[in-house]
Amino acid sequence: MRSERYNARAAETRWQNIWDQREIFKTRNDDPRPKYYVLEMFPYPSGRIHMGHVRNYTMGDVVARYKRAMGFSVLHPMGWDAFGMPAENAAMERKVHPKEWTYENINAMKKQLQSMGLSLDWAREIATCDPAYYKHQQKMFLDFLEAGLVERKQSKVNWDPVDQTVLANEQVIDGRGWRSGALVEQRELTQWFFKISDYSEDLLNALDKLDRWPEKVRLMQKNWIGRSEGLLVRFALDTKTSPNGEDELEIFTTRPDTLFGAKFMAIAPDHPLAAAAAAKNPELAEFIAECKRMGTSQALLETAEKKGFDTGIKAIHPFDPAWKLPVYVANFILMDYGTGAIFGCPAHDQRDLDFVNAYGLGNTPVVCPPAVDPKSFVITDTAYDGDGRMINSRFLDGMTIEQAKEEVAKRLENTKKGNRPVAQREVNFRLRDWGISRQRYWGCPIPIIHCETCGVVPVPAKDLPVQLPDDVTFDRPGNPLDHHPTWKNVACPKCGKPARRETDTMDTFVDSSWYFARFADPWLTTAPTDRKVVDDWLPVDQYIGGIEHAILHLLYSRFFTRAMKATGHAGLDEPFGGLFTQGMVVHETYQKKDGSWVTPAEIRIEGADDSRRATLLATGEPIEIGAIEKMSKSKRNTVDPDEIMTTYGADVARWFMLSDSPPERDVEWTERGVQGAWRFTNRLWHLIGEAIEVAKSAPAERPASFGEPALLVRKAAHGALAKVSDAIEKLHFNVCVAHIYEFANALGASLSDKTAKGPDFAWAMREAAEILVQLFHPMMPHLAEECWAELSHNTLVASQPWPKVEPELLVEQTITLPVQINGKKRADVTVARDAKNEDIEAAVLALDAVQRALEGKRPKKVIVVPQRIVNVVA
RNA sequence: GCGGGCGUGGCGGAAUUGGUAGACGCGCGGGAUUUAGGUUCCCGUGACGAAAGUCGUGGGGGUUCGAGUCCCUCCGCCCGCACCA
Repeated sequence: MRSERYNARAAETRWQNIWDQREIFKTRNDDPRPKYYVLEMFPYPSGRIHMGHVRNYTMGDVVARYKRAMGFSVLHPMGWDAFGMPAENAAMERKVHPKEWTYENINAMKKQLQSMGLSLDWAREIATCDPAYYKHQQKMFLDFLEAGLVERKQSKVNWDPVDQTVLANEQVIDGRGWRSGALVEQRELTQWFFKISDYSEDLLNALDKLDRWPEKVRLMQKNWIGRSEGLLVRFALDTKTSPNGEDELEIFTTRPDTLFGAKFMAIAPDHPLAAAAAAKNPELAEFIAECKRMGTSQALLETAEKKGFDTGIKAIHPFDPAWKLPVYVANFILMDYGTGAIFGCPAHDQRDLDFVNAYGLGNTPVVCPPAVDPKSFVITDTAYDGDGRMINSRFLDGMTIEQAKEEVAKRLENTKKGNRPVAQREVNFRLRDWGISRQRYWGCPIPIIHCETCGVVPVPAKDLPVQLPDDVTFDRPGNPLDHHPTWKNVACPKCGKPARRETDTMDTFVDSSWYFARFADPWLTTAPTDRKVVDDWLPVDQYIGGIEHAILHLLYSRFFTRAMKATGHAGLDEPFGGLFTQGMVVHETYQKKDGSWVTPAEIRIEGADDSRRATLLATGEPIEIGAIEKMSKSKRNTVDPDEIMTTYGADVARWFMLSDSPPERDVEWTERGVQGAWRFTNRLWHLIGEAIEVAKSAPAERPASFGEPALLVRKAAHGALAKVSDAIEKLHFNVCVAHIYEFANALGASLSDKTAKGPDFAWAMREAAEILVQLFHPMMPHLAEECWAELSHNTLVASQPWPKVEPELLVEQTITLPVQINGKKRADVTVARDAKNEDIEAAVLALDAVQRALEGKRPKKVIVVPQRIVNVVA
């Protein structure tokens, strides 16, 4: 038995170097074995990895190492989502060039990832800020443009007047820019859009086929795409009342059945009819201006009252020429959904009800709930949106909602105005086109040239990449590309006259929408992808990352893959076959009396449970132990992966990240938990050492038969093998860890049992030790190599095939069945595995406990579930 | 408001999908080794009870020989979306 401790630090770098030298994680595109593509969401190079990365990449690595052992050709690459704002912020704050800052961060983080011992094919590393990458992105942009999947149009954006840039909705906080704090304005800008809405229906329908995605993510996407079926209805306008003699107003409704409950019409403040009316009415113009000022902040939107302004225009009810409805401009109508206009039926829509209650327009219920008397059915503050029968609706009375919808649609479709029907069926989606223009430097340039004569001209493919200039300054707000003295000046590719480059760059979500495809052949210089290679590797079999990307990144990638298919860059629709969303790493928070936060490293904790007390190491002052929250810089409750790996080793960090909590849930990082993991690595180290001592006397040949102690060891080993394999397949890493503990405990018990054992036991012990090492290898690869070498193998455990279960070892010859009396367990009975039910029943009835319970009476019933349980009903 | 998820010992969590509830880890208690231990090893640890036993998976009800698991209902947490007509 060895007395020394396992020296993780030395061993880990040693094995990492060996893996590296022997290139065992290099993946070949001509490998004939079945493929498996496992991918973790690539990191933004912020400077240092955090515990969330450790968790994410450990899970991916377990899958990669396991699948490799299972005989798959595994693609497990890593790259950098390297464009984005933080690099520009660093440039402004610290006068360092975004490129330099980014590449320094990449180098630092790469070192950290390498010290984790991840089985990555680093030869395929890509960075999205590399012209060798974004060149192809520009090519695809042009191909999409040609295929009609890109569009340039005006759109409302959040504009920060101080930073002079467009902000994403997420970057607007309480109506102010998140950096500048300036009041954000709504501006109309001409921007580039990817026409993701062309795929709304398909993106929605295909969700059903993604059966290896979490239900939650599919639902989130479904809601985001937001399909609704309804009717487009053209209301005639009383031309005497409309500003320029406009004679119709088109609205979208999903409730045509409630048409007879209509009380008003409402249009969006930026509806053309509103603009026309405002031109003749200054008060209305002022109201519209007020609405637009409100438009930016989420918080304001939530609390905003329903406000409207009567334009004086009258609309005519489609079923009654004498019925006139007032047309309001209302602040709650969105221009970019439906037609930007509605008819309001207050009795059955809460918003409309709030509106009429504010403006005294009244309401008429037209759907009566079941078992309610229509005469006494009154709506006051709460709209009724449930089921029922039509009332107060002339020819619809008595119909169900569905029948009424159908009847209204049919009648209006048959009524022509001009040569078009008054109404037509329409499907609407919430999903908007994806605006990708960003007024920023550190992104992929949009390969377009603006020429006064020729208009918008694509950059010819031979001129790609349009490369970012290095000599830029960040000393004034706005886009450095705009300020650059020469970069944007270029000759028009068509007419040769002086023209101007597009200075907007692409949203960084574009970069991450196809990187998984580029990993298939990152060396290709002539095209984004090689069709054969990319179609061989895709889809990603197992994608792993945070739930925060449930919508944007994952939806954009699904769109992009379809667009790549449409332009011949790939041959499939769905990029990710299996998706797993892992939980966060959380940690206790610590706070001084003055409310300031302190880091876990700055304090000392004593006591247990309720009596735990924390004090500041530096001063001894008491520290309040606060809530367990997501690790964040602001709460200072982070733990540095480097420190953990230096103190305990990467294997310990990896093991702890997988233990305890199910991977989809949050895991709490605790010092005690890490120490538990660390203890276990040492226990394994000593356990394998002892097993090797015993195994020394093992015969070379497999013994013909095994005695009881040897058989027990073999059953434990093969049982663990079956359970651990199953748990990895299901990504239940915490269960997997538990089974390995259990197996190790069993081996330990068997080794400390000092009764005399023969060579068959030594042989079984060698087998068990090997299986144990292989089982924990995906989680703790360095320790596994160390132990594998000690088992006097000259091979690497990382290259070993997964051990095979001997199924007969899992089948017991005699089994112990629990015996229940009236559903409560009262005894056990041991019978032969293939015992007949009558024999089992007889054996059970003979048991003392059963006899006692029956008190001499005969049982009402005896239920024997073979291999499972026996229940006696007394 | 709409949609979804969850509720099991002191804590994180297992439970072959209706069949021995509490695997495994942490913590705690006891013992051994140790000059010493925030070391290592062994034993114990759902509650009540001296024991036999009784109770026990958020509360209540139901289906079943049998329910953590299925159904109804109530309560409590968490997450996502939110003026989408």
